[in-house]
Amino acid sequence: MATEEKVLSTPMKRGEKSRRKLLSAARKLFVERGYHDTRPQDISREAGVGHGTFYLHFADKRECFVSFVDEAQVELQREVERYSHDVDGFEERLRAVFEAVLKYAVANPGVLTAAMADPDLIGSPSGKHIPIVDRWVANWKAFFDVSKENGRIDPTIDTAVLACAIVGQLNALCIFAQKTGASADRIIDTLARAFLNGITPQQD
Amino acid sequence: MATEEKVLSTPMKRGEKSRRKLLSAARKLFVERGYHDTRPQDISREAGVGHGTFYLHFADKRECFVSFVDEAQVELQREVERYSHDVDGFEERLRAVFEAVLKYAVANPGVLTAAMADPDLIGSPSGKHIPIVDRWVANWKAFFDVSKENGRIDPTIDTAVLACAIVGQLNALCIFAQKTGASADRIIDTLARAFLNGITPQQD
Amino acid sequence: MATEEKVLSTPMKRGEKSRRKLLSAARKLFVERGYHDTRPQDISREAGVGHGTFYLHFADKRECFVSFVDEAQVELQREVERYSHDVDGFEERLRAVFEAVLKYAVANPGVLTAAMADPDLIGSPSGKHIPIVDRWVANWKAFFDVSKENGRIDPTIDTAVLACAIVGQLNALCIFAQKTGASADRIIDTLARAFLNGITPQQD
Amino acid sequence: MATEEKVLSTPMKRGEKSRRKLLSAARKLFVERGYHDTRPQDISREAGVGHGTFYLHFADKRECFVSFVDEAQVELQREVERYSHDVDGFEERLRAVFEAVLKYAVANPGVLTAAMADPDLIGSPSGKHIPIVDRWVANWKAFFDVSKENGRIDPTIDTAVLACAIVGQLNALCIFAQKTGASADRIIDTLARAFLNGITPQQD
DNA sequence: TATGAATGAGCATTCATTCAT
DNA sequence: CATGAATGAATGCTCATTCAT
Repeated sequence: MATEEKVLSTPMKRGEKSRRKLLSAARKLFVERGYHDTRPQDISREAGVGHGTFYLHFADKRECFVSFVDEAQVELQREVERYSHDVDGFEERLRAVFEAVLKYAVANPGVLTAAMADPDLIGSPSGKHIPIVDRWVANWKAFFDVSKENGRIDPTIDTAVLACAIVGQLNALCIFAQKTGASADRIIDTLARAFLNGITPQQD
Repeated sequence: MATEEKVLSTPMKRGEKSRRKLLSAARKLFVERGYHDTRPQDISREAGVGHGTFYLHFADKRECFVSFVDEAQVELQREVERYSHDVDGFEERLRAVFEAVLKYAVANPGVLTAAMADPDLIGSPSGKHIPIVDRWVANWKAFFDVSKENGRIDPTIDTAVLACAIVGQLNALCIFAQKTGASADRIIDTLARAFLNGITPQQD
Repeated sequence: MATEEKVLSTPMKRGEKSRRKLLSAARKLFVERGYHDTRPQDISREAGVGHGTFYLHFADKRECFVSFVDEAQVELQREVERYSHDVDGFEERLRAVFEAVLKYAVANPGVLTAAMADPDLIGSPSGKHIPIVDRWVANWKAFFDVSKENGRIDPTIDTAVLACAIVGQLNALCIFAQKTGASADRIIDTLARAFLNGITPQQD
Repeated sequence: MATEEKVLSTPMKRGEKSRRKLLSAARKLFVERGYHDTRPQDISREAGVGHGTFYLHFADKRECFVSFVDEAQVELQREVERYSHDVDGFEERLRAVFEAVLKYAVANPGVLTAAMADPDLIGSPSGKHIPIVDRWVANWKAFFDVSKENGRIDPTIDTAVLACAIVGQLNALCIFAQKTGASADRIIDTLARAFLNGITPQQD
């Protein structure tokens, strides 16, 4: 029977396939041309569906962008968990997260940058921005707070500042990695050392 | 006497005054609403001049934005020089620059953020972006290279990565400072310590 | 029945109807007000479609004008062929073409004139002009060349000059016919006689 | 005395010089770029005067164009009179006028064409057009009427049609001469023969 | 008389969104 | 669910004309 067969071969609702194609096309175009130079029509054409179909799956262009961001967010989170899964120790975990983020950035060029670029007003006080950055900052802060309690972090350090700084760093370095083609490992080395021990020469 | 005063204080060409008003209005609106939500007409109205006057001074909207960025760039540079003018020593200079940037960011909320947000495509590989970020990264790298030669920086550190990271940090922290209202001094303390000595507890 | 009739008489794609309405409106307005005094918006309104629909069918205003010219060209060509279809003899053919052109001009007042008026630069050396005139001149020249070989035209006559002159004449007379309301037949009489035998009195 | 000196050296009002420069610039630009692509500002710049000066001499852009047309008209008239001054006989006079017009057209490329191209609506029934064409047609008609009375023209010929046709021919041939670089003499030969004797072979 | 900065209505064109099919 | 023609408010920009200097 047709329905059953469909369910067996592709266990997704009829429309789900269009949605996937649209999201995939959206990711490609948002990354390549940016939010403002990408029209819903472009996305639909790239996805190979009719223009009207776009609005069957997204209330508007912005919601499509948010979906793209969410997808990237989930993917990155998965990577972070994969890299830091069975890693113990503060420094090792830190390094593992750096690795997850940078390798994801290299493997998905432009995605993180595009996802963090608010289409309307980046980092503006208007509060309209997509809270992906805030979420990440919050995650880092929580991690640092725990580490601070465990004595792994200098108690005079302000963890909120630290969390914010590290997100800024990673964001900048993702662009850097992609632009210069520098190996993720090399970046991670410098970043981890500087972050953990500072940039002044080590005297031991 | 009015005429005399005018001549003495601002011997300004007729058109220069409009340009100032336009740039000032542009700064206000680009910061408040972002590039894409600011129409040349809005800028003109805010400046109190006719719509056509805008195009007497800027070839197009983008050139106006670039002028705004240049202005901010010059102002910030001036602050950095003022703060680090007669400061000796690596750590002191570093701290002075942090101070200059963060205090400028607090005094001019949103300006640096808006100036670094490329209207068309942020950090994209398309190369269309306004190179303010690249310039800053280059400046920092030069500074770190010298410091490295002088033995003030761990020789295994990659200065390009470092320069990029610090710009990312400062950018993020400017937003943070403005959003949370955290005192610049508090941020600088954490930032400088982390940067110089790392975030791990100091054992002396 | 309406549906059936539609299918039978005009099995027209959805968009084709708009295009027809737009072209028809464009013809009316280009003729009445000229290219420069006709806005795409006027054409859309006259056609009873939205402003944006115009750009669904024409890349820009100029392409719309070119389409209008092409349409007129095709119509006129059809008339010329109809009139000269089963006409033999040089003089008879010439007269038939005169008749076709002038009657078309009278039946479609202003169309030929508007179509020959290049919107950007009439007859200029810049080469931007719409080559309808060139095409007509070329057609006439070919006709005269054949007639010359057949001994129907004075061999000392330069057919290129002749072709150009006749197009100029016809163009001017189309305007004349329309403006003065002179009967096409009367014009054709004088024109044919002058062209064939010259304007000097016939002595036989 | 200053005034007297001025009068002696340049017997023209102060402003007359600007006017000349403007008209000369206008002619150049109207011919090169056409009416609609020539801004008053372009004319002023080309003339080397301030933009405001334009409106000191012309009420508006259109009046400037009309002045340009008038100037060309006067020049051409002078040429026609020069060529046909002491010429007797109908055919000789006709030929002389052809010569005057075509040689003027070759010597002043584009001027006649630009002058006859009504900026607003060429040959339209709206009546807005500059009446240079009408004037010429009227002149020709008067000439033909006299010639007809003198028995130099076939009495069955409609002189109004003839006058219109000849203006159309000349206009087209001016463009032709300029575009193909054909010698004026060659054109005149064909034109005069066709006009006087018709294009059919002469049997004598 | 001369200037050129200023004006703002007007233009061609775009694009997020809707809706009849 | 899917389509793509249709929409019209909105945009960036131009340009004939004015007017304070």
